[in-house]
Amino acid sequence: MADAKTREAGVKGSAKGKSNTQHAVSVLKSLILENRLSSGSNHLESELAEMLGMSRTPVREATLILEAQGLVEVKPRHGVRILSLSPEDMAEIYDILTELESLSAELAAGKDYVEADFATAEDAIRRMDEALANEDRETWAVADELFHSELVRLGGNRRIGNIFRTYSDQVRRARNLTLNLRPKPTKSNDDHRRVLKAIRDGDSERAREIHRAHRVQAKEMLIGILEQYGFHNV
Amino acid sequence: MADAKTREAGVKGSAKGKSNTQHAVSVLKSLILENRLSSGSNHLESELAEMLGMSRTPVREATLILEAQGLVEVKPRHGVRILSLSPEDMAEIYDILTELESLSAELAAGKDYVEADFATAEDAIRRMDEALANEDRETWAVADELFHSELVRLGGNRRIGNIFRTYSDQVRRARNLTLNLRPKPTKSNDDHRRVLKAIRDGDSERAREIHRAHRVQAKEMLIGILEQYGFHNV
DNA sequence: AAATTAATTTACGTATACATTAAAAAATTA
DNA sequence: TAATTTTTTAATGTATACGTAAATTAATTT
Repeated sequence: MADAKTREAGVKGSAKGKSNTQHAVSVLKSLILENRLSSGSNHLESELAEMLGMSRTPVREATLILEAQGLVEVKPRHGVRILSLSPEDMAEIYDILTELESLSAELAAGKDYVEADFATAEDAIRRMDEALANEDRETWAVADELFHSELVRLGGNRRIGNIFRTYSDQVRRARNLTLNLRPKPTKSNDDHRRVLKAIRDGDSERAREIHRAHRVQAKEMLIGILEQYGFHNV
Repeated sequence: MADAKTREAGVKGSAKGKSNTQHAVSVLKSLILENRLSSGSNHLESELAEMLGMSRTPVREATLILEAQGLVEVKPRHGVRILSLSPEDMAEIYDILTELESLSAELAAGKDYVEADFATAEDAIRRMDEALANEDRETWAVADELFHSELVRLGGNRRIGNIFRTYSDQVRRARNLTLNLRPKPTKSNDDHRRVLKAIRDGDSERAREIHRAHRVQAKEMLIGILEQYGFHNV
């Protein structure tokens, strides 16, 4: 059944040198993050294998990787369960990101960066301003995530980068839901500029505190909305 | 070759309901943490499979899980590489643990715990005192890790627990090396007692700061020793 | 002999067959 | 009928076969 042709058919778009396992990881991740595999749902290996046009082996490997990343839970005779996030889960994740991003800001301020190193961060800020003027919240959110990711990169701790990516993925589902319910993020870029200035000034303590406050506010806003609108599981 | 009997033979000791994959994960992890698979070394899937008395399939799955946990790197035609840790890696890990444990202390102080909730932590402190009196650093280290793990548990953020366990595993290799090179950890328990008191008092800020200082000191001590003794890769 | 090309080896990635065992269904008993 | 046991089903866990492609070796050419 799954001969070379079907396998080829299953590999679409950006997949070139990638193994089927890697392909399965990225496709499943997209499906989950876009809520096309709804959280709480269960899926058999064979079902996913057919959906992806490959055998169970690479699908199995993919689910193990996704499980290690905290996106799914593999429950022996009940299939792969897409994990849902409660407001409490979101709070856990935000607390972690708050600490690690603030540390990154602190570390970044302690390094000798030149102006070019801030180009991407500046670009992200510019795109946020632009998107805000255009009332384009989706674009704003993408640029906002880019800024935070730049901050982590400037901090220089690669393991924080890994943790950041893992949890950013998970948070994205909730963020997309609340994006149009939240107040317009006008103050956000003020904070971003102030953090960046503190980093340029080499003021570790200030960079850390500005960003921490920024993050704490974001957390309270998001959790508040999730609870207010009754999103008990995202 | 690998029939039911050989498979049975491969499963020894504490392995009961565990799948071969899980078994492979824990055995490989032990081998790595005990430096019996030295860091930097490469191992073919087939080699590990034979060593563990099972087929390649569960070994492959195990290596993917260990890769997601940051213990090994799977390099297509060169086998599974046991990752080594440089002093810079150790610094990264310590920085993360410092932040997340300090946050845990802060969170724990904000909760309404009763005395019984601190039993394990108190026990860990007692065992550290005892071990110190007996000059038994190995026991001291185990109890110290338990105390830190209790702190994280009291913080109540389960994801921090996962991160803590992942990196504690990695740090253990280095800690074992330096355990007898470091100064006698006499001050450590003072800090532990003060953190616990701050948590009992509900003083989040103090709990956080005491533990942070404790951790920063530990980091500087460990990194200093690694560099002093020329352990460029653990 | 050095460089290039061809042949071979080998480890991996994947599919598939099969064993295992939990869950579901059916049959039996009280 | 409710509870218990037996049978059946089905999904997973594991082994294995095999195609593929990287790496190595051998062969060829210059």
